Amino acid sequence: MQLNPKTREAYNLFHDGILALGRAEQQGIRVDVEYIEEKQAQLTKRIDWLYKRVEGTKFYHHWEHSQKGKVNIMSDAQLARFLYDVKKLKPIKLTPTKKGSTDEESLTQLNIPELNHILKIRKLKQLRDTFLEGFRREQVNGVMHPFYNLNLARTFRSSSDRPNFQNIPKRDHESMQICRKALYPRKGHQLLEIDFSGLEVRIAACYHKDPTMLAYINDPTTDMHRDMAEQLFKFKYDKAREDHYTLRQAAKNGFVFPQFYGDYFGNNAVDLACMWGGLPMDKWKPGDGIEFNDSQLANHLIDNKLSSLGLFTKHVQKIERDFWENRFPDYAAWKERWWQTYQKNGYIDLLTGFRCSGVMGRNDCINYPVQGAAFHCLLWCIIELDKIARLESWKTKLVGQIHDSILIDAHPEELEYVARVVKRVTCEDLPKAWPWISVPLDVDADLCAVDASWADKEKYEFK
DNA sequence: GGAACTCGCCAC
DNA sequence: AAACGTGGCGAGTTCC
Repeated sequence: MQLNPKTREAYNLFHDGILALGRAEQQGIRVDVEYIEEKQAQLTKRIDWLYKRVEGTKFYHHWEHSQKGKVNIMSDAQLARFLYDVKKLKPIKLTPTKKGSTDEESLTQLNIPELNHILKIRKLKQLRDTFLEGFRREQVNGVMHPFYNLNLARTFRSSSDRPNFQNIPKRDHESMQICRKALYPRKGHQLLEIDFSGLEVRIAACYHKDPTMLAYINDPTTDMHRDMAEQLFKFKYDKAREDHYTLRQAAKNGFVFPQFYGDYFGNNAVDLACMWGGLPMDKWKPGDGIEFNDSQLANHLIDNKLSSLGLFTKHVQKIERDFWENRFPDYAAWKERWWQTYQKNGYIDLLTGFRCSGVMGRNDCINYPVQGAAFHCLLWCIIELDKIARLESWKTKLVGQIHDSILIDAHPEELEYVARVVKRVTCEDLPKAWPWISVPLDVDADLCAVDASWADKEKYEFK
């Protein structure tokens, strides 16, 4: 992949950035090898048990017969052949190469107990063999040193490998606990994680300057995701209700973000209904779906004339139109303009002085400049913090980075001071250094107790 | 026995 | 008109 910063500033950012990241790599993250080996053994037992439960079934014997004995329960190719050719089941979706898919959604929809066991085995194997084993393999004397690359991502973001520090489970609580319990600060230190709130949305706003979006960003009492949840699911948001918050998350991750990335209502409707609403693919019956308003989501939607995925899809289509035509028309116009500009010039310039060129699609032209520039905000802060930390001989060290967040191995006595400096650098110094940042920036922080693992973190309030 | 490919899944 | 962006990685498979 090309490395093509257009300006001197862009070059310097990466030059200084890779040195700061190199120091974080050198510092590394403590790994509890004993815990990992114990947990891996535990996972192996659970995997074996689930495997045995599948092995004894008619389903398995049928599969074995069709394979002439050689079954590999982890082979998607075998599974697809068995389900869709031998058993003649209808695939709910196809892979990019037009074969029946065996991903989580497809297998869940088929509603066969053995497939649920296979899904669970897949999950546990990934925890054992990708995450825990990755940490174990890469650690040296109980410390692993994930690498950060600035020369791979076509967006001018970073990537990470050996092991990848940027995809450790977080959303699924069980997976998060299993993986992050392996990771520790230095003895007597504590982990402090700081992330920019809504960074990509705010950086996008610096490009398109859509007034409605700017109003959302500038007035913290408003909430774009809440408004979209109300529109998508037809209800009045009550912030005291946990089920309402669930639908807000659904709107955010199943509609708003995918729309920004260039997705469309067809996928959104399926995701919102199946993944986030727990509803079946066809017609909905009372009692279907997640709990909502002391009943079920299906009951609520049926009352609102949305009684099937088909009707819901038409509803989401209307909301998509409204989203771009009425709510964020300036954002929509910017997207179109940006695409036209690329087609005319053959490149896209970022606000941070980088230039993306080569063959790009419509969505690429919108996504690259936002993702890149957002990450550059973080990188600028990392460089600045690294400079200050060395100048002032901090015992506290920067040890990791995940696109819009940093992981700090903090000395307890320096903690409050460090947190103040981080807040100043991110929210004050950065916007001063880069005047194109025309929106306020904000950070959230999480803190772990002294000597506690990364799994046990709590919200940290800045003093 | 390795390269290249597909598929699935984790993060942002 | 078209239809989810960026990565890394493991496992299986096929080809050389």
